[in-house]
Amino acid sequence: MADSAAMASSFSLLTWNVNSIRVRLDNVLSFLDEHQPDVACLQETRVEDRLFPRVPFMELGYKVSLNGTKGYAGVATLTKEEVDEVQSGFADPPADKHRRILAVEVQGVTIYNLYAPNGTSLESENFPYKLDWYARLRAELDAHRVGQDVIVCGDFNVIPRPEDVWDPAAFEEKLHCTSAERSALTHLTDFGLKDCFLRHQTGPGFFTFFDYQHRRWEKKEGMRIDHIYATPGLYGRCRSVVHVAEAREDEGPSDHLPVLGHFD
DNA sequence: ATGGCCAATTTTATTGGA
Repeated sequence: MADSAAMASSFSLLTWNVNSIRVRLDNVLSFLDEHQPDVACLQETRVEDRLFPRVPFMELGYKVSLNGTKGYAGVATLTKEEVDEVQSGFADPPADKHRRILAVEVQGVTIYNLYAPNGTSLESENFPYKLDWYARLRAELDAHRVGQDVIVCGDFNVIPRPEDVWDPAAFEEKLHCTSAERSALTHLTDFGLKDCFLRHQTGPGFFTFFDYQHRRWEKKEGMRIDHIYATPGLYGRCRSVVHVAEAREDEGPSDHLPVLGHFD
């Protein structure tokens, strides 16, 4: 990505729920140093912007864009190239009550970094908030992003298909798998976004999240909730999406795997 | 008892994650 047309040539993009950037700093830095993604979208940074450890990322050659707050949620987007436009939160009022969205434009591509609401439980007030959050995001794309090259990536907190969780029967109509959540995700992606992972692998057993509890990693009992979606032109250029399992073997890992996409 | 979580803040409990 050396010239102004760089995004027209190959690039790589990472999305990773790091579960605290301060605790995970060494893990993330070593990953970036090894893989050198052109764009890195991090979620659950869990720190206010003024305390974000910018310097070590700048030393690796990244521009740092932030939308974080104290204690929970928060997203950060690191780019090798200069960012032309930054949008924190939804484009239009009212502002989101959490820090879950950061959109940047790099080399003519609009990249949404998302940390979708979990929903907490089907009975929680956070559940309709989650559904509404998805609807607002679709409305925003309709209002502001028609005709653009768009990547929407991050922690979606929705399991798209039954085979994207280790025990489909047990998760039927449970949180992350309800018809309402899947409809919300489908409505969002019906904007014209395709799941880049499914371009390469449609079988069962590929997961991005493994709970710290119940030895889920050791038992390979996970769920696929971290995604890279792209508009058709970019989707057609996607040559691989990999869930980088090695990251879970490092000391003090996140409960999410890094998801690394390469585009020609 | 054949299984045990993790991180941040409100910190020696509580909250939220998924």
